[in-house]
Amino acid sequence: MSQYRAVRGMVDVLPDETPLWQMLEQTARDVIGAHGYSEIRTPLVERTDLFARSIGEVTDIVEKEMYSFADRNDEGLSLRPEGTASTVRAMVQHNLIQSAQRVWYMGPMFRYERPQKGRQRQFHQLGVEAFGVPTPDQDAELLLLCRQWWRRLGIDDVVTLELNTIGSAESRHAYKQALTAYLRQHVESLDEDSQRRLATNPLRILDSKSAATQNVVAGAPAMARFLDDESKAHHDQLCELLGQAGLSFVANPNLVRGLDYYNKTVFEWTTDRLGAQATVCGGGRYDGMVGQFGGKATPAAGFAAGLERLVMLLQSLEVDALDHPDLYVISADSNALSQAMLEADRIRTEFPGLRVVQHLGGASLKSQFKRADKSGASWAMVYGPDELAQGTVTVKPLRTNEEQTSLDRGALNDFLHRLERLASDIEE
RNA sequence: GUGGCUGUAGCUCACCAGGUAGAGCACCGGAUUGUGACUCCGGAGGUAGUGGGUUCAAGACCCAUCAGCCACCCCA
Repeated sequence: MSQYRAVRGMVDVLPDETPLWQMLEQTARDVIGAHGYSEIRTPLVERTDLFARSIGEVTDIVEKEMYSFADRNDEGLSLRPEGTASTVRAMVQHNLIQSAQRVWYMGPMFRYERPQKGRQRQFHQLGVEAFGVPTPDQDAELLLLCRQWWRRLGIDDVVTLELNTIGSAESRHAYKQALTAYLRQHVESLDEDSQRRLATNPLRILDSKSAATQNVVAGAPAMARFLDDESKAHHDQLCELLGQAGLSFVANPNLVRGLDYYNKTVFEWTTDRLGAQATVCGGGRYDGMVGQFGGKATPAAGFAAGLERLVMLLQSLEVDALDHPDLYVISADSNALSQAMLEADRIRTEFPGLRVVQHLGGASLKSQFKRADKSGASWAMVYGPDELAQGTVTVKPLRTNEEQTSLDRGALNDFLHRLERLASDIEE
């Protein structure tokens, strides 16, 4: 055991997992790009008040989960706990919200929480944000985009969409008062956390997991009754669009989300395969944030997906992404080695679609073949005195029982062409 | 932040009424001279998370600490 370990809640992604990550990221890039969104990259550090004001002063994230510190100039800074605030800040700062804009980002986020499976202190989110479109077609596009991604990943059968609307800021305010009034009559039946939140963030009591609290919540006034007409119409239209697209969802009237900036549409994609960390992706509309950050009032909507959780979901389905070599190059002696290296180099130039691994460091042919097998390569390519003398190369299939063959230059190129085409088919 | 469980070779785990550790897999080498996978033989690898304590003696008991896991909480 080495003297140093990764700090608590921060995790190394090791080489046997990165192919899966790359596959996840690549499908995301493809799907998001296909919808016309462009990538934006913002700093990992922002002023603390940027997060406090947008996410909400009394949210758990801001109150107790941020990595905050003063820099040498005594400025209050924080590692970003999520990506939307930074994205909006950047869009406003650079005056990019002239017309409709579609952006996405991907990267590490930081939250000081007690680590658990599916919950780390440094974790990774991929977020998609759309600015300038107030109508529900925007919300629908985001959800359809998600569904495309899930399909590409093969997880569309194991995630469910939960959907709700929390109305306008005003209607939510009215509802909050009614809810608080009701809950106050039942304080003694609420769990401890919920009692505390009665004063700070009563809406969050709605999705408490405490059975006692849920009994109380069951009799609470419904948010729907307080919704303003516009929010109601927005929600109805969204539901209709989703229906037309054949995207089914579960209406969850208690879905409220833990960040304060949302209004109207909120949603979560959840799965039952990840234990308590069931949410794989979450988002909604945040029409007020651009204005709040000093931009011209501009509607917006977006979501963020947790990459660790998606990776775990893929692993639970035994999806594996492989990056095995196509060719493993073996040489019998040092003469053959120099020839082999030149050939490998030529092949990589002329057949860029092939993964060619050169055996280095010498060893008996026997152990070179063992290595070739372990590498997962589909073919071994052998250079030795015989091959050098005849101007040929021996190729031996490692995944089938066919015989090895000796190829001259022309036959080798034909062989490599076929192999390259096969390799690109598999990647498709 | 709260409660609980766990921590022994790279991995998965075992042993032991407390007497200084073992298996499978993985790894390395060999089974005649240029060839992997299966089989056989051999080898290397652990100050038992870390630090204290109890004891003649501790990986086994106690305490602390660190880390992981589960639930709460939180959310991605």
